[in-house]
Amino acid sequence: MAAAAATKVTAAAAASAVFRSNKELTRLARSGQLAAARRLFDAMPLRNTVTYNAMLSALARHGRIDEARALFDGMPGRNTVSWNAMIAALSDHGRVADARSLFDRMPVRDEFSWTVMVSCYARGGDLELARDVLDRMPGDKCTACYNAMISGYAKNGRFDDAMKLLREMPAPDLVSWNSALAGLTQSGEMVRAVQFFDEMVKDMTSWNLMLAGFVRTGDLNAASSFFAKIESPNVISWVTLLNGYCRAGRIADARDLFDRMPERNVVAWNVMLDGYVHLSPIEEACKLFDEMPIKNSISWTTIISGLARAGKLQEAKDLLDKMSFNCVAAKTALMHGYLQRNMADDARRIFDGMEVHDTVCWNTMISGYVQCGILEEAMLLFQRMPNKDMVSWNTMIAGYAQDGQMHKAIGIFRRMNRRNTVSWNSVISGFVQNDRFVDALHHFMLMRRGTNRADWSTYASCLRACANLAVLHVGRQLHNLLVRSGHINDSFAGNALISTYAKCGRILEAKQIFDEMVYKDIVSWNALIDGYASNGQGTEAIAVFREMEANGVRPDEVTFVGILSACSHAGLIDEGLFFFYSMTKEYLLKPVAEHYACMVDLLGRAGKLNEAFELVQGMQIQPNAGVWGALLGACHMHKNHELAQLAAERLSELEPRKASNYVLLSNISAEAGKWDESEKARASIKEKGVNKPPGLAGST
DNA sequence: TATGCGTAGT
Repeated sequence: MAAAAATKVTAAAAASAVFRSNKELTRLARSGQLAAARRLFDAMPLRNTVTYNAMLSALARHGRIDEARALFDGMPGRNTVSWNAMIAALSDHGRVADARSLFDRMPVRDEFSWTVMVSCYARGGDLELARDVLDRMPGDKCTACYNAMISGYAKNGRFDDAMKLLREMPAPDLVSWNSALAGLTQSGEMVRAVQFFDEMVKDMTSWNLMLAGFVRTGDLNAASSFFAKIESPNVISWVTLLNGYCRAGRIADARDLFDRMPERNVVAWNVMLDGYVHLSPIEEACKLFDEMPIKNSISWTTIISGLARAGKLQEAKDLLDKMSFNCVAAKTALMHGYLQRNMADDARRIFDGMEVHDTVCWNTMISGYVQCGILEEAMLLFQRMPNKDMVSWNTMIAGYAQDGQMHKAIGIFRRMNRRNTVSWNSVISGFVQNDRFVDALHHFMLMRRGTNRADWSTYASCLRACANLAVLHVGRQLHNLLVRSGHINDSFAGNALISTYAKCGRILEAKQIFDEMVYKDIVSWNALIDGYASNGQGTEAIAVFREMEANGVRPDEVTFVGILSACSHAGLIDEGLFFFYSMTKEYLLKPVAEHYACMVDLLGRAGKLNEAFELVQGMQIQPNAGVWGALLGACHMHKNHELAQLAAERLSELEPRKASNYVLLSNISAEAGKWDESEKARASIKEKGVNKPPGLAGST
């Protein structure tokens, strides 16, 4: 009897111990302390299903999706919550097919399961499949499930479907109304939002959604007058407007609002701090940081990254050393600062000194090595990285592609189990950057056979390939696809289309695209000017330039490259000299090598070789291959062997691996009767293992 | 004590 009672007591004590540990485990997981959660989990002598479920969602929250899956597969007793949590985790990371496979295999489905699956498809943009799941849900469908579907419709721009379902569902709640509203406000559809807001059942979230909508569209006047109408704004309302002022660069208004806030939580302080970091001298931000009564890891990360961006790396490091708790994000911010300034070794010391690294930290170090051109180290880290995400893979692909090592880029791309749009874009733009235009278009074709959808970046790269190949019919097909995919109003895509039509000699169509564009930016104007320039229509290019000025768009360095090359192509020497003068004196732009190359070309074509050479000698920056190339071309044209030889020598110093430079030098020497030097130039092609020009490297 | 649908900050 006594023994049985004792066992009962021990069992009850054990159960309550598990209960307490589970609670602590959940708390740790929710406050982002994954390492501590894992230590507790490992140390627990007894675990129940709740323990496993808590650990599973902790892993999922930190993106450790594969570890979560391993835990799920190995756990002793799975209940419906375990299945739901695992499906939600897969859904959060875009692994729609895996989520569906589990959903189909799970023994018992509750309303959570159906909601997760609807939300999974809806967030991935697959609204028909989401609706199919909702329709197949047996019995009375829960409100959350309807809400997930409404949110999906609304966020994907299908407002009419969202409204229809909202009217049809039996018991809409505040979340239903707000889901529909959120779709409108987050798409910038503020006219419809205002109308809908008038009619709907509202709570504070609805008011805040509207406020955020005005802020997002940049209409700060509407936002502040709307804010004035909120009866008792909560902290979120205040912070939303505060953030709006900061985003609009209105730091004084932001500070004024901040000072009027009845209560300031840590988010409010962080928004204000971030405003100072981006809009004021860093000392202002530091002052506010010292005043902050409450700080969290985001505050520390914000100030440290601000200091790092301002180049105050020592101050950032000192501050980091003062931190009493471990913050991976703050350390990553400092690492990033070092890497931006090519101080890879300092960054690496921080990295090596950290006991835990999250995915962002690994990716920062890897992409930093890539940016510093240290690809071997990037690759070593990539190989050591335990939980590579899409960013890690894509960084390595883009890194090798930019370095001209397309075979390695493609090798990594082929090893990926799953790819996203960025993976394809990295490969396609890599081919374009390496002048392998046919390969770029071929991969676009392969991409279209799969499930990843092309975005503006894909189209921009492919259009550049078309422009370079001057394949007008492919350009037109891409134009059609752009219209059908809804990306046609992206200024990026429009700009690429202008260049493509212009490079294919269809300047009228380029002009038409330009005229139809809803959002013209500086790049659009530059593309059109450049288009006229490359078609030899200098006068038209100048006319566009004047129109641009009249529209209050301030020309930039790229504009002047276009306008100067227009002048040089059209032989407009006086105009070219005038624009070069205007650029430096009126617009106070510093000429870069490309501008000098245009000017050398301009003067050179007109036979003013000495003036061109004087310009080169007077350059504030090192002349690059383009400048010497332009001079060489002009010398060749006007048969100035001496100057040609000088230019060719400089050129071969700058581009020692480009065969055409040696061929030119050899020919020039031969023409001048200097046979020895001609022979020497030819010999160096073999000696230096000179590559074929990249244009010939790809497919034929 | 673990899982789903709507609002603020890196």
